[in-house]
Amino acid sequence: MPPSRSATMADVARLAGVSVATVSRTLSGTRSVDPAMQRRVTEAAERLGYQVNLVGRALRQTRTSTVGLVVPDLDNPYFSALAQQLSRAFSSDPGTDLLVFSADGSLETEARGVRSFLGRQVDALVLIPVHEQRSEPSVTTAAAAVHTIQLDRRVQGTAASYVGVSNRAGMQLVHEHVSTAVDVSRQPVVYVGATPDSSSAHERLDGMRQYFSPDVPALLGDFSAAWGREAAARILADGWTGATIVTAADVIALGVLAHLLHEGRSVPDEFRVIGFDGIGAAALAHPSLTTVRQPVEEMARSIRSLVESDDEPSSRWFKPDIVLGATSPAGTP
Amino acid sequence: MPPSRSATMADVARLAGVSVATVSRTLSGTRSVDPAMQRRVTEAAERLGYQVNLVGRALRQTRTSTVGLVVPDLDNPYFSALAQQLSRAFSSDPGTDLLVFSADGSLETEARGVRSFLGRQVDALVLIPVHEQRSEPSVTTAAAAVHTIQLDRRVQGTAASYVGVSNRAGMQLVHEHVSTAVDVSRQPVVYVGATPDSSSAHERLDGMRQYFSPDVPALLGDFSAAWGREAAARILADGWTGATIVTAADVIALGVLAHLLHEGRSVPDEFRVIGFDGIGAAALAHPSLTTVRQPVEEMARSIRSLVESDDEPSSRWFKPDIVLGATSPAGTP
DNA sequence: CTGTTAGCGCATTCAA
DNA sequence: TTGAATGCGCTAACAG
Repeated sequence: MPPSRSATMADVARLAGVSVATVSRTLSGTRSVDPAMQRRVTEAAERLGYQVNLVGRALRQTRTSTVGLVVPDLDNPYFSALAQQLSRAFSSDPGTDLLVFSADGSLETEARGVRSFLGRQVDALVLIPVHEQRSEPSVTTAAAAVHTIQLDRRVQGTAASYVGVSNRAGMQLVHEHVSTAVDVSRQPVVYVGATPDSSSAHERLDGMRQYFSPDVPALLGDFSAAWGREAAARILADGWTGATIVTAADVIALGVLAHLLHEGRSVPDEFRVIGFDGIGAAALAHPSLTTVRQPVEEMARSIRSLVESDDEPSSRWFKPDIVLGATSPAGTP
Repeated sequence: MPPSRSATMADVARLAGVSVATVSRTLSGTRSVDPAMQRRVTEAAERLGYQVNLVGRALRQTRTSTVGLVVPDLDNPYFSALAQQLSRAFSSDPGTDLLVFSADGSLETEARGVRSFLGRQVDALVLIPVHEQRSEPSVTTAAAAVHTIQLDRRVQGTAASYVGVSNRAGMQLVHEHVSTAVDVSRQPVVYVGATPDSSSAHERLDGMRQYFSPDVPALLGDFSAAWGREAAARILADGWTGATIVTAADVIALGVLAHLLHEGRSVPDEFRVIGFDGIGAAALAHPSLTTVRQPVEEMARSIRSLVESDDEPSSRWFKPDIVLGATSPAGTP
């Protein structure tokens, strides 16, 4: 069980027979200290099992060497991949910790996460907003207090930076691929997307309409495998016997694929399926999933550099690439 | 850009014409305050956009209303599922935030995460230890300072609580299933596991040996789909034409399955595949994966109740159940 | 019910 | 180089 009270600098100072200032200077290495005293301090700290109290430090300084990340949820493998890459990008710098908070799909919880991180004096906040409009208060609050970077999704017109992929460019890649590899008379294009209440859902839908057709058949739901299954069921119920199903996310695509195969439809002979994001599970599917891959690692590094340089808020769009899988093989139209 | 300095209680008190104590009492609702003053304070706080500084509060109080979670990584969907469920379990209590830190598979990073959370004065720490022995210092340090709960994996002989599933019971379920549903002469059992350097890997291997045979063929790697693929490749290279492949985790099983199907082998006719954990992706595979499901939601709730009651450290093992999928249909031996 | 004050643990002035 | 003293923002004692 926890001891009644853990050692403080004053305890270390007393044991070492020096002042707290010397302890502070020794342990944080901010100023040169006499080697002999240094040793005494280090030993005393060791003996007492002293651990810096970051709360005290944070209150005194302005910086906390902490960056907060608020994600909509951690079930979506794309978000957890972003969280993991971001953790990695920051862990190479021994000075900055990345802390993750899940909004659990709720605007209230998201707001709470933002307040929580702001209250903890994070040096910067990375946010994947839940909603394109309704997350605005959270983003604005955050941006007013600390360097804030929106990731993957964004609320427009805020003083926050943005890092993400060009969703339209992604859909353009899909269009090029489909044009050259699919016989769209036998396998017409259907879009299984997400309701445009996040910028990514919005932009991907817009991209579909721009590059394919303004009235491309579209079923809209959420970013989940369950929705993918349901959408596939509807497509079959409508009597389709062949189609090129372009989706807004790999999780949706995997749901679509699972249902089609479960119903005994063949992919890619009857139906073709195309994902978006490039999560690891896309390559594990059988047939493996054709998808638009986001450069997650580069995006994470970009965020780190944004956090470190405190320039004006800025936006950066990365170019995705397409990964051809077996759900839509190339060169067969 | 962030304002030079954000509003403090003193600012609110000045604007409202009251003392800081009244502001504190009003905003934290700890004591009754005259409604009129209450209004003035609330208004002033509103106008200044005041946000509590949790660092100041944490320094003054002993509690922070924060629980830290250190996971080995967030790429493994089982860990991100635990993180998500735990977030959800705590978010229903408006008073406690769950913060997640990824150790990125490294003992050093894990230690840093623990130090970081301890330094931030978390009320409790939940830890999925990276290594069965080598994480001992981190667990011990944590347990000495704060209520610590090991989750899913554990280091033995520490003063920390533990919440997890009975891995042996899981393997017993697998054994029962295989006994009744598989013709093991045509499809002998092979285990594709993980090197026993985490308690879960260890216990699952022991379970296999106990319920199947002490010398069951076993290939050991890590908890990844890449390892599953490699193991499957080795099994085929060894000339196996049929087997019941029991794995230590769904991610491994998905890798195995992907490779087998890629090589044109049929599942479940030639090979059967069984996972462990019960992650969502298991149901999305085609054929769907038979797996041992952990009651993740209950485990998360159990942790929350452990955190809230500060009893002695205790351990709780949950019973898993088996989910029959199409990679090993029931009733066909 | 309200105000004044002390002090949580630390880094950083200012003197010596 | 070292020590003493100050204050970061907040809440809890204590007086009024």
